[in-house]
Amino acid sequence: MQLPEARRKFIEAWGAFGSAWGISRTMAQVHALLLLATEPLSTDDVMEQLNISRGNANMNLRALIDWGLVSKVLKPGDRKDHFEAEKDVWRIATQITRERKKRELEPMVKLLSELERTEGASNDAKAFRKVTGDLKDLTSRIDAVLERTTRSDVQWFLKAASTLLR
Amino acid sequence: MQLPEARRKFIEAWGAFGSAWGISRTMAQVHALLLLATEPLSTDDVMEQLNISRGNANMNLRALIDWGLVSKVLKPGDRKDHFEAEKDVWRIATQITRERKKRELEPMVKLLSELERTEGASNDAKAFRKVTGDLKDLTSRIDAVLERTTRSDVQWFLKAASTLLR
DNA sequence: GAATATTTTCATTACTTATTGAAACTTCAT
DNA sequence: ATGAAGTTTCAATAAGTAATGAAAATATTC
Repeated sequence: MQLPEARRKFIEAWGAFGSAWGISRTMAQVHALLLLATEPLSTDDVMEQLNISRGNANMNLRALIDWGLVSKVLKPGDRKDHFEAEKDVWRIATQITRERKKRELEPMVKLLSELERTEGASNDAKAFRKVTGDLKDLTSRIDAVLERTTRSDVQWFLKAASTLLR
Repeated sequence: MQLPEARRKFIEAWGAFGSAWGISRTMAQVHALLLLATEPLSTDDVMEQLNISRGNANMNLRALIDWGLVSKVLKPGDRKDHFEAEKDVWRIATQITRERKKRELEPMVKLLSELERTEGASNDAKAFRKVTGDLKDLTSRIDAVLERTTRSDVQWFLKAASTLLR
C-alpha cells in the first residue's frame, strides 16, 4: 500500500474506532492526523486536510489539548499556533484512560456508594444493595488500579499477564 | 434513600454511563432494569417500566441477548418470553470486554498490521510505520491479554495489581 | 386450521449531537 | 491607537442515531 492511501485509511479507521468508544469521530480524526504528522500543524492545515470548518477544527484541537493528548507549539517566525500530538502510544493510552476514569468512572463509583446505602428490608431492597454493592466493588477496584497505573506499570502488567496466562 | 428513587437513579446513571462508552442509552437502561429485577421480566414489563415502545424494547432485549448479557427464560404457564440478566458482575465485565474486543479491537489490530506494511523510504513513510507499528503492538498485546482473561484472571489481576502498585 | 396471542420488522418521525460560518474577540506590529 | 492576522464563540443548521407504531410474521391454543 502507498503512503497517501494508508494515511487516509488510518485517519478514517481511527475516527470510527473513537466514535465506537464515545469519543467524537472528528476529534479522533484530528488526533490521527497529528499523530501521523512529522511536524506540528496549524489550524489551517487541519481544516484543509480533513475538510472541516475553522470552528470545528478549533473546538476539537482544544478538546485534544484538554485531554492532554496534544499541545500547542510556537513556531518561530509564525504567528499561527501549531499543534503537536504526543507520539508515545503508552502515554496516549494512559492519558485517555486517566481522563475517562476521571470523567466517568469516579462519578459512577460515587453514585454506587450512595445507592449501596439504600434503605429497606424487603427482598427487593436486599437484591438492589447486592447488585449496586458488587458493581461498586468492581468499579472502585478498577478505579484504584488505574489510579496507580503509569507507563511502566502497564508494561509490567501486560508482560506479566501475557506470561502467566499463557 | 428509598428503594424506588434509588432504582430510578441507578437506571438513569447506567444509561448515561453506557452512552458515554458507545452503548446505546436505552440498551443500558434495559440492562439496568433487568439487573435489579428479582425475577425475569416480560417485554411488557420492560415497556411499562421504562416507558418505551414495543419495537424499541424488543430491539434492545435482542441486542442484550446478542451481547450475552441477558437470556430468555420460559415461565411455565405463560406464553410470553421472559428475560433475565446475568447478575455476576465479573461475568458481566468479561462479557462486555470480550464483545468489544471482538467488534472493535480485532478489526483495528488487523488494519494496523496491514498499514505497518506501507511502502516508501521517505521520512514520512518511516514515521507512519513507526506510529502504526507502535499502536499495533499495544492493541495486539491488550488483545492477547483479554483473549485469555476469565473471571478468575480478572480477580487475580486486580488483586495482584492493587497490592503491587500500592 | 382458524382465531388469538406474541414477536419481529421497518419506514417514518423524533431526538441528539456535531458542524458550519460569520461575528466578536484577542494579539501583535507599527 | 489602528489595522491585520489569528482565535474563539455560538446560534443556526445539518447529519447522525434512536424510537415509534402499525403491519407482517410467527407461534400457540383449541
